[in-house]
Amino acid sequence: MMEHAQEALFRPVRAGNAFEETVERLMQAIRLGVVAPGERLPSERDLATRLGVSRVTVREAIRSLQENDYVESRRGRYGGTFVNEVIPKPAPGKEFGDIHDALTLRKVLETGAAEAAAGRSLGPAERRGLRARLEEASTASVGEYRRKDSRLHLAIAEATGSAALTAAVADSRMRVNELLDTIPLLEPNLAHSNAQHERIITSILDGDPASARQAMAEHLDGTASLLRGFLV
Amino acid sequence: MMEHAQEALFRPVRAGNAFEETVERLMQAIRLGVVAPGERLPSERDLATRLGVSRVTVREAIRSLQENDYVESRRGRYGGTFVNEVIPKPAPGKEFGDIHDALTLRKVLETGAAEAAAGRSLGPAERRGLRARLEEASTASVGEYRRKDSRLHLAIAEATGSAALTAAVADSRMRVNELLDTIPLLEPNLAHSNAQHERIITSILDGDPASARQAMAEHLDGTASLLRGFLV
DNA sequence: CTCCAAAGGTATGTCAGCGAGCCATTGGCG
DNA sequence: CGCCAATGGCTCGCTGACATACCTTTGGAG
Repeated sequence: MMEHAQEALFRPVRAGNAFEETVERLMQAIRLGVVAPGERLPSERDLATRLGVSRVTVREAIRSLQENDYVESRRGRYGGTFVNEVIPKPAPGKEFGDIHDALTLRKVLETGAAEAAAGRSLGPAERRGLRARLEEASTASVGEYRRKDSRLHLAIAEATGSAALTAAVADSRMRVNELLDTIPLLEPNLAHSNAQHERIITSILDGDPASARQAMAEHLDGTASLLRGFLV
Repeated sequence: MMEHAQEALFRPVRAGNAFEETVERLMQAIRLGVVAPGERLPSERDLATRLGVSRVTVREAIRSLQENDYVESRRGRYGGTFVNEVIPKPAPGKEFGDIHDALTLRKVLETGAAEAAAGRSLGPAERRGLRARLEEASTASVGEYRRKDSRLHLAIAEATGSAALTAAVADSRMRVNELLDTIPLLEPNLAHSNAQHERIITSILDGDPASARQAMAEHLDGTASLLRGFLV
């Protein structure tokens, strides 16, 4: 009993070395669609400052992304590092240590975010942003769906106004996406998913927290049972 | 809009250097009551392994705790590093950058945890553990209340069976406790708090998720408005 | 057409943190 | 009574990461 709490508190202070964590972050930005294909990453110097890491480390991380064709770099003014169109799947050799863990945290965070977002008075810019992400997700092709979907869910987290919550959702989503990437994405699921998104966003924009939570819960339960089914 | 998501993703990869983060973790274990006064911390070698940090770094962290009278070390077999009774308050020079942020995340995590815990079928050991923590909190003196309170809330998180959620709750609590430490702890609040704890635990043990969430939400709203009141 | 700002590319000296090993102390076990 | 296992205490060389500085490329502004 006591021991479990100690496990949580005495977990490793570092998830990996600076290089690995930097790669992880850049991957997140790309996989979650925060920087879309064709768009430019912040400059190396900028990234180094923001990530609290030396430029050398940022460059090593970017190099590793280049070698896997995630990005391309161009020199000169108005150059930079650009996200490629085709995103190769990483090797699937994943260990599904604790699906329950990942799904539990996701449900808590995202239903909570939906409720909190609905309970806030959103500005016009935020409302427009949410509708835009919804539209993007609903018109996305199968290939770009996961990315657009993540952008929408991230936008909901952002709408809570809590940076820490947004960061937590991003991490959680990354973890669950790694699992989702190993199972097929089917058209019917996609249509169903879009309908649910519609309900969630409507509830949030209407300022109905209970309904937003409920809609998000149903949405997440869908993919959760899909996952559990495929990964028995 | 897009920029806010980038802020979350391109946040610093390291919260501080290894030494600082190690101190932070050990402080958490003590302040949250995971290792109670008089009890022994894991051995330096053990901590180094678990925290993923060199023994040298662990020792530096422990030394810094010794200098502030948080712990004492004894050599020899059956020696170790022991938590002191009196816990000096740290200097209060805190910057309340974003109370909203901390409180939003806490509410999401802890109401979610209460609901998830109530939705699970708990083993006898877990049920006993929850009752024990409840009892400890309800009989705690003012001096030890915050610690016992945190232990109870952590136990609820543990009861979800999600390590990631437990870790997230621990971090969030630490953040909020830093704020709470700057305002007085009054007897009436304490009694009220105990009554709410009772409701929360009862709901969880009865397997009533909606009620557990509701009770936890009310409980948290209490301290939240208290905080907002004091820190206007 | 020239200049230059802003981006990626490169090199170097410094230091925190690590690994590994050894020492010193202590109290129970044989 | 002596041994010895487990703990804290200490040292030293190695490596990853950093800060800083400079070089190269590029395309728009003047």
